Parts: sequence; C-alpha cells; structure tokens
Amino acid sequence: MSDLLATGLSTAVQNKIEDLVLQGKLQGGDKLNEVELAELFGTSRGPIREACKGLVQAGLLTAVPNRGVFVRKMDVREALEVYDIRAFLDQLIGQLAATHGSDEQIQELWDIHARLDKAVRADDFEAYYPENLAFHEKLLEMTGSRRLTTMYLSLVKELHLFRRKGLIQQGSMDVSNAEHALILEAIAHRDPVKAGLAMRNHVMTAKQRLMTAIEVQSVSEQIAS
Amino acid sequence: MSDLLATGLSTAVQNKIEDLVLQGKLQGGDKLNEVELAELFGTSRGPIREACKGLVQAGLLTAVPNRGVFVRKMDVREALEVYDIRAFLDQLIGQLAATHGSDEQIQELWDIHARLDKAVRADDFEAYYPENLAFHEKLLEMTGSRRLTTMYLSLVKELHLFRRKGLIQQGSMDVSNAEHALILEAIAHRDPVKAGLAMRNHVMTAKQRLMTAIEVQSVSEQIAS
DNA sequence: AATCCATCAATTGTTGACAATTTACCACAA
DNA sequence: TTGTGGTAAATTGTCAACAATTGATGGATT
Repeated sequence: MSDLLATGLSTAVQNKIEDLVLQGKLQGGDKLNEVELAELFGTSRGPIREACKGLVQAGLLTAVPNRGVFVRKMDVREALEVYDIRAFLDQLIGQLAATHGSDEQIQELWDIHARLDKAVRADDFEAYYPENLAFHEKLLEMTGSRRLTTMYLSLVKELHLFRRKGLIQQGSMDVSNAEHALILEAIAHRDPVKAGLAMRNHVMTAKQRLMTAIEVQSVSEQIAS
Repeated sequence: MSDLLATGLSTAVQNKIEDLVLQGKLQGGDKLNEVELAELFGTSRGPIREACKGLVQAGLLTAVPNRGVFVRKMDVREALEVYDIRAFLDQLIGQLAATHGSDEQIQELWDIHARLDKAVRADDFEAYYPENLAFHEKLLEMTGSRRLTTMYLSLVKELHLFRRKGLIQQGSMDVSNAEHALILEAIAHRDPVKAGLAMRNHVMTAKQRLMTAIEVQSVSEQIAS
C-alpha cells in the first residue's frame, strides 16, 4: 500500500478497489465480497466497508441494503449524458486555461503536442495515450481551479465504467491531435471563447465516434442473432 | 431515522450529519468526535465512520489521519471558484431545460413564478426561499440528466459551507425574480441559447452580490480593528 | 516564569465476534 | 419436470474490545 501513512488504510484500499474497477478487472454489475477483499488486502472488513462507502459516493459502486455493493452498471444513455456534461466542462476548462494559463504552461503544452505529433506519425497508440492524458491534465492545471479538476476527473473515471468489449477506439489519433492544435492555438492567442469551443468540439467528436461505434456494434449483434 | 430500511443505518447517519453541517450547527473547522456522534445517534462507531467517509468523499468533511474528521473550511477563493463552475452548469441546465422540458413542466414553472412574484410583492422572504428552491429543482428535473442533477446539488451543498455570520442576503428578491422571468420566457420560446445565458447571468449576479457583501464585511472589520 | 519530559487520559484505527438477513441447497409434493 | 418449503450456509450489518496514536496534565529543571 503506497499511501498508507499519508491517508490511512481505508483510503489505500479504496484506491486499490478503484483501480480494479477502472482497469475492468471488476466489471459492471459484479458483486464485491467483503471477506474476499479483506483477505486479498490483508485487513479486516471494517476498512473495506469504509472504502466501499467512499466509492459509492464517488459513483463507481452502487449499494443495495443487506445485499452488498456492486460495480455500477452504466448504460448507453447515461454514458452519453455524462459525455454532454464533460463536453461542457471542457469548454469551461478551455476558457479558464486561455485566461489563467502561464506562458510556461503554454510552452509545455506545445512540447506535449510535439510528442503527440511524433506518436501520430509513427502510428504508435501506446505512446499517444499517456501524452494525451498529460495534455488534458496540463490544461486542468492551467485552470487554477482545484474543484473543477476533481469534478472533471471524477467524470472521466465514471466514463471508464462504459468500457465495453470491442469498443476500444484507438484510431483517429490524427484527427484528435489536429483538434489539439486548434485548442493550443486559441490558448496561445489568449482567446478564451475560441479555446472553449475548440475544447467542446474535441469532446463532441469523441462522443460522436463512440455513438457510431455503438451503432456498429449494435447492428453486428443484430446480424449475429 | 427516516430512511433506515431503505438505505441502511450508515446512510441515515450520513444524512443526519450532513444536515448538521448544512444547517451550520457544525461550522467550518469543527472537529467531529466519533463517540459523541455515536451516542447521539444511538449506534456504535462503525456506522459513524462509514458515514464520515462518505461525507469526506462528498467534500463536506476533511479527514486527517490519526486525528479525525473536520468540517471543511471554505475560503473566499474556493467559494468564488465554485460559483464559476455553478454558473457554467446553470447555463447547461438552462439549455437542456429549454430543449427537453415538457409543456406541462413549463406550466409548472409559471405557477412557481407566480407564487414567487406574490412573495416579492409581500416582501416575504420566508415564502420566497422554498419556492425559489422549487423553481431551480424543477429546472433540474427538466434537464432529464440525473448525473447533472446530482453534480449540481453537490455544488450547492458545498456552497453552504461558506455561510459566514452576517452574510445572509435576503434582499434583492425582486431582481432575482425578474431574472427568473427572463429564464422562463426563453424556455417557453424553446430558445436554449438564450435560456442558458439567462441562467448563467442569474448566478453571476448572485456571485456579484456575494462579492460586494464580502467586500463590505471586510471593510467594516478593518474599521473595527 | 518558561521549557522540557514523563505519564496518563482521550481519541482514532483495527479487529474479531455476534446478530440479522439473504442466498443456496435439497427433500418433497403436485 | 416443476414448484414449494424448510433448513443450513454464506454474507452483510452492527457492536464491543483491543491496539496505536495523539493530546493533556503536571512536575522537574534551567
């Protein structure tokens, strides 16, 4: 347990369980057994229950009285709902980043963008993925709003619940990074409105990709039946 | 305990403690004693700890390892930060309400607005306050987005942490309800953009009122010293 | 008087045990 | 075969006791 002393045992356990959910090792609808988890982490049930309570509040688990806690099931409708909110928050993030970001931070964005571009040309998704995360985390940092950051990250985590089999979309890196360029230019020009719209557009196209992917999957399932 | 069977003991306790915080009976920085709360609610410390874990995750309490949990202290900077996010979310709420709200719901908004207007003319804040809540809750309902609703309510709860002594602003009911009228008209005309901007403006003026109130308080404190 | 240090009380962290409820299993009857 | 009831196992909910840490008290020393 990494942060045992820093935040206590129950929080460490909470992060561990969260990882299990986010990595998909615990999938939507799965039941969490308290004694199983307890002996897995080498603790008693007390801290496990506290950890679960936190994850329920975070929206990653759902609790049913006298029956236990389950990994939250997210259907298509909810996922799109969350995407809409996320798109809107991203717009705000773009605006704030363009307003409050320092010149150094903007330079760091350019650096990340260069590495992203390199990954695109090499068609290397493994390299693209972490840099893409870094790009968006840097933008969050530039907003200067701690509350906005936690709220946004919470939404992103929730969206991980919607990772269905066969819906991993690792194409369209080129389009994605072209959008990054538009965002970056707007921020560099200190144009909050433009930056916000570019951010919003960036998420909405991702949502569109997801929707068509779902459509394709749904159709192919229909053919199979 | 009202919802004991529905959601379990720890959740009931969590709501009780949340009420204590929201009503200001527990103020920012106050320490929560587990045994005290346990005998207050007639339970053992287990459910108390679980409840606190949930409230920490919700952002109403902060936990310090080996020292306990405290009511979260929110400074001016954080409060304004939250106001900005809330204003933005309200814009989204306005857009969605104008798009997805039913004609019946719009009629209910008119009804609430009429009662608000009556309270304004009678200068009756006690009557205005609950109807104002109802107005905004109806708008939330009209969005059709459960996630947006919980997220928004969570922010509103957080803002309660910033209730300082002498900052209760119960004036400006007339301006506030005039803004309600603008929102309502835009929604009735099914104009999402206009409705969103009216909502955003509604919160921003509230933020402005808060800022000037803080300024006044700060100045008067300086005089007193 | 101020500072340090030892000791003890108070509080949090964790655990194992017990109660209550749900789930699984199996015999039995229709 | 299907459905039903009942009993036992498994699991969650709650509690009280113990361990570990922190905070307070009071005297000794400078």
